[in-house]
Amino acid sequence: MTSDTTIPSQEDYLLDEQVGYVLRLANQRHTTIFQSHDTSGLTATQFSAMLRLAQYGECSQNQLGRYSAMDVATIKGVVDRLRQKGLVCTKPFQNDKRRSLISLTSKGAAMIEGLETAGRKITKETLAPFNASERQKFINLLKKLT
Amino acid sequence: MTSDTTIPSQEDYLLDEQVGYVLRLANQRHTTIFQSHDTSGLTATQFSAMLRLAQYGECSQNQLGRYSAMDVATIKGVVDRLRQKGLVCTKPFQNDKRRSLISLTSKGAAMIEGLETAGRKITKETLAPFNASERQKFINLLKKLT
DNA sequence: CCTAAATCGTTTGTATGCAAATGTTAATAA
DNA sequence: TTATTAACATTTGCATACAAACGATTTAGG
Repeated sequence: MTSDTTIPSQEDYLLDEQVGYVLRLANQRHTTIFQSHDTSGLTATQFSAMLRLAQYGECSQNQLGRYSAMDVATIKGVVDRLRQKGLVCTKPFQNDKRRSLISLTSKGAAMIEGLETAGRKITKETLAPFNASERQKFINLLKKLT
Repeated sequence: MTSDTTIPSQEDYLLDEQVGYVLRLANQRHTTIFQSHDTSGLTATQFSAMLRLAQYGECSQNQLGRYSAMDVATIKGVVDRLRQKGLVCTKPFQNDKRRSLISLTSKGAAMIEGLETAGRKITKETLAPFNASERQKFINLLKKLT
């Protein structure tokens, strides 16, 4: 015989080498770092929605979800909680009875600059294991994956 | 005066450049790919727990959580659902009344090889935007981040 | 004009994910 | 040996995250 009856797999399957698993770990680490900074009581998801509102201005709820990469059900919960905190408000849209326009309140708008400052620190701390070259390489690869 | 009164930030803060945001997007993409493959009705989280059980053999619930990088509350839910599916079982641990031992059922054990095959495809498809060199570089950077 | 398709917001159901608190049991230190 | 500490499993509460279905409204095609 020229070969064994049991053919071994080309390589062991190691969970720790799988991109999905390691992505999950990286996310966990980032979440921990995020929560250790002062982001005015916002979660990372709420943070994203706030910054998108600041970036794009008032828009519909579903549009904000698309800007922020959130499902319609997810963005609804996020907007509800931001409204409870008094950071965003909603007004009906004249030309379309289906939708309403969401925008930052003055309280929410006043918060943006501080959020950006915190965000810079969070990104910096998250990428701390890298040197400058690795940092840029990593972000570029990550964006290529999206 | 040698400088303006308003000092512009060194750089704009762009959400799309922040590691946390892009990590979230990468995770979303991986989840979508995962769910498009046949993993016998398992979620990615359940998949991880199953493979860890196969790798380490029977262990306590909290230990399995540590192996799989899951909180005690999270691993409880995962184990509960795997038990409902008949893929794992629990037996009391003689020497310690606090813990019970979790192990794969024969049905669960029979599933492992297929899960690994699916897992290989999922990782390959997730990393498809990369060439071979980028692939390895990315995984290494990602692991360095953890 | 009118029907079919698309969009908007909402709701329900399932599954993470983590903080915090609880009760039980085991190990350790005084 | 007793008191403290630690580990285990469970539970509650909150916040994503997404699929699927729903009614209302708008748009587009015939």
